[in-house]
Amino acid sequence: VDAWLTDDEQRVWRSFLAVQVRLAAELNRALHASSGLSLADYDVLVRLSESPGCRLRPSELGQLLDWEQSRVSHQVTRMQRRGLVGREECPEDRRGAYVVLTRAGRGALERAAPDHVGTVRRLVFDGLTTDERDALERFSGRVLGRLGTGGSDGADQKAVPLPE
Amino acid sequence: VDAWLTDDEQRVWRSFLAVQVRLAAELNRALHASSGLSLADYDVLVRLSESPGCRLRPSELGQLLDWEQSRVSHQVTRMQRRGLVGREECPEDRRGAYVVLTRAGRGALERAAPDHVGTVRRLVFDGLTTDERDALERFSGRVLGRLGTGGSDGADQKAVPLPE
DNA sequence: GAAGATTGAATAGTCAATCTTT
DNA sequence: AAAGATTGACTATTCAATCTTC
Repeated sequence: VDAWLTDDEQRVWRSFLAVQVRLAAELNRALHASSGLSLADYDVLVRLSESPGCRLRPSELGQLLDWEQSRVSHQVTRMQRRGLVGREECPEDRRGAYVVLTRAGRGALERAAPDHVGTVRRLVFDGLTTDERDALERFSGRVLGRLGTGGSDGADQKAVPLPE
Repeated sequence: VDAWLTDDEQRVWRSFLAVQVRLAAELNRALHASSGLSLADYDVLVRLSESPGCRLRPSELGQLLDWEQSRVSHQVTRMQRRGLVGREECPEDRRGAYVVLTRAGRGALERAAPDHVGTVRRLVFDGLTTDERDALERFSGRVLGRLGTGGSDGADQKAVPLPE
């Protein structure tokens, strides 16, 4: 078997890796500078804001974000300390809990979102043709398909009524 | 201004984010299971193995991997403890240092590489048409271009003479 | 005993000093 | 004082228990 990637494949693979690393770093940097939120904070707030009653079970949150349970739990604890989310008991299943978006959390999201979306636009979508966008979606779909189970759900964006 | 992404853009963006998260998780999981190396370990070993004399200054390594200096330093310390790399003094510039690949480090890389490359093939390149591959490269190039400075260099793969 | 969730210890990564040489 | 590098403290993430309810 050929153990290596072809030169073409390798070139593509390395640029893809570079995009991941740098884009994530820049999005994080920009978001944190303008709002004090990390990308992880932002994603949690978005998911909560999209959910009925602005509340989710930790396990649901974990599935949506592709995070382990303990990561969710630690993250929620830290955000709770800052007043961005709260915990409530679950009436039906007394093992369970709810993570709920607080007023402050919603406020933080609403303040952070426009800038963050702007950054994504500027770095990714502006100057991307429709074809290129479609190609990217096809690529993502293919790889996700091969990654087994889950819904093709991701994490980010369009959360909340919002300014304008 | 429109603060939000269009529905199309949002769909694409979320799949792209999902791919990043899941692909990285799966590559890490598979690599670690088969070799005991993390993706970070692997990338460092690859870069060293590609360098003349199998040695790099920490700052060069940082540039190649898009890592901060302190991250490089901590990572090297941990890998040094495991015998995968060593440190040497730099004759020219006595502020500086070299990180060098050890025999054990090369061995670990050679053992890890075939499986890892196989995973990348299986998850990403198999079943990707040439057009799709080109599209991915164009996309990466565009975004990297907008991310400012650096060479379009990434991180990974094809390191070392290797088995076969 | 399995599911939902949390906790604590260990590993990784970031940020702000620090130290040495230039 | 700036460049190369390291260190220590702090934050984030993972991994292996643990605890409660089903």
